[in-house]
Amino acid sequence: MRVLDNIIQNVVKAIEALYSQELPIQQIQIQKTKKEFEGDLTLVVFPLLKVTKKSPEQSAEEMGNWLLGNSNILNSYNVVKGFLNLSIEDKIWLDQFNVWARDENFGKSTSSTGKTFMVEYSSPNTNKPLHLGHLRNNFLGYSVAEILKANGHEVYKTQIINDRGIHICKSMLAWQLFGNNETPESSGMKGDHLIGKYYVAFDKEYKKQIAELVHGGMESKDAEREAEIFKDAQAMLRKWEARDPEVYRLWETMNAWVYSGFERTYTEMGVDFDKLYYESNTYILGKDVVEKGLADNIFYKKEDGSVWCDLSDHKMDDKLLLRADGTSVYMTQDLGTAIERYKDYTNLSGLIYTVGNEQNHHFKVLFTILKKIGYSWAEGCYHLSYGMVDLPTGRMKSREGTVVDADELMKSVIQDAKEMTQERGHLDGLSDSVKDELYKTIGLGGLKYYLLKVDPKKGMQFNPEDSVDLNGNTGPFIQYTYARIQSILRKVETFHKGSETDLLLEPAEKILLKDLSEFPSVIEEAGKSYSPALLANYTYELVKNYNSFYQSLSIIKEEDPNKKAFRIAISYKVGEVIKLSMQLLGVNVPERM
RNA sequence: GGGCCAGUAGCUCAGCUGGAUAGAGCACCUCCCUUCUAAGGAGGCGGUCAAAGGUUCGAAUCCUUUCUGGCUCACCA
Repeated sequence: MRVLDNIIQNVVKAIEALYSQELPIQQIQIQKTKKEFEGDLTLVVFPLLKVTKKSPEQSAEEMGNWLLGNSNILNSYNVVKGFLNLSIEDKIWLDQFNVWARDENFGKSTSSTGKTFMVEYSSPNTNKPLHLGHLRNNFLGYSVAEILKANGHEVYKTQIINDRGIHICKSMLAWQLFGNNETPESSGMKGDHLIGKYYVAFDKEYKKQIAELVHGGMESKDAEREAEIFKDAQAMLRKWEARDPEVYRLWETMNAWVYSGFERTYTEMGVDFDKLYYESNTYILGKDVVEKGLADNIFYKKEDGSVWCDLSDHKMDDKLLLRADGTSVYMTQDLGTAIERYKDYTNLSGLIYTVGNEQNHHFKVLFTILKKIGYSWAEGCYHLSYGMVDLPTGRMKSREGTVVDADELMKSVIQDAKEMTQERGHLDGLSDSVKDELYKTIGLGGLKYYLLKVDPKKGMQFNPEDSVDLNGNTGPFIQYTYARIQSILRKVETFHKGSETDLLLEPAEKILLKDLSEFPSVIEEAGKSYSPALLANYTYELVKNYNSFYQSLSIIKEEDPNKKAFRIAISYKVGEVIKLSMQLLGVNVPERM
């Protein structure tokens, strides 16, 4: 962005020289020149009229004239209404390009910020397999972590595994009742899917028992509490909390099945974690904090003995922190867990929770209470809230069996990629294992890109049948362009990464240089706003422009050796930027496809 | 009922702190492979930016109201 800085400084000087006024740089508005107009950067002069006291056209004309005479990077200018369009010398662009070309880490932050972030994502329950919503969560969390690293931060990826509670006992109990000692080995099922099967089995039996009770004349609410199997599950939870050896052993065994299943899913997804927290270890945390808060009069106790936090000064309802019987709730645990994490990592600048937007309120309350207690680091806590993934038929509902399973979805996109690639790919001479890797790259790349290109905050629609889309704003489109570039580079064998600087640039070349110039600030912005979508959309724009360049100009067939060298060099650099950018999204790029 | 978020082309989405004639992709219709990978490119069709007011040189963007949808306000996690 050195070109931009140069212009801004010169605009300040111009105003000083022409109107004897000093203007803060925030008041200077410079944007990319729209395609319909000639120029590279545009100064919007409307905000300057107060200073110039002249018409927009006249002001722009005066500014342009001064800048052209006093800046050594300008080539020409033109004025359209209140817009001053500035053209930068080709040589300046090429000088810039040579700087980027030499920089292996172009786009990333050059130095460490010294800051450390913890990013939490995934955090599944251990009673059923991962689904489409988890995919968005995992891809998002992983990508944000990578983007923060690219911004020079140190990052720890973590998750809290919800491995205890009544819902876990439900699948355990159903397995005891109906399982006949079925195991992942004996059934050939992935552990998490096996457990999920018994969770469903519990629900089925539970409903049956409720129906029977209601049929016998009971109110349905009472029936839900009185059903035998439900009471058994509660009893099992009490045993678990008392560390009953038999229940505990069963719990360990079944969780181990789930973890080995999750492990395979995570590997397939391409995500990983640096540190795991288990709810079975953390659910007791937080009580002492609440007790201390009570002693410090930050919280209060009701007559029944329950402990609450008054949030009326934040216009929220009071929040329960300890039940009358002294047991804790979700909020209590989360308070404890957050504090634990800051104990484990004393230098955290931020703790980012990748959790769906249905928990917006929960996190608002959590952060507020942490601040109330007096933890100043709570300022660095951030809820990376993302919208639900809906099907064309509406929300996924497990009761209606419309949940899209993560493993199955990944399998099916890879299969789709295989069929498409066999139809039109360039796979001569590749071994089967390389081909299989390629199908995975394309299928999963398409899926990840699809889920990440949408602004995280927004809800999105997902049509499993559309996911195989390969044209337009998709992962495979970007991958294809990368593969194309690699094909060119293979043909030329050796090349220089830089370029001569006395070339006359074609419009298509200049557009690419402008795109490249924005890459560092896109990474920065994506980091600040925790938005992989910004990177995805940037890369799409870059790739579109590259394809246009590719189509309209010869590269290795260009006769002028300097032009040829530049076009190869810029192709290489565009390829590098695509690769890095996709890496930050967790998407791989293939050498050929 | 209170709070938060959203509503942009037939569909899926961009549009950053207000700036030029609101952009892509899909779908539909034309063209372009004896030329570096056609999973590509060039073009066409398609809009009252939910509605109404307001703020100003200028509003999809900011403010107010209304309508519609989602989430939430659990002694579930």
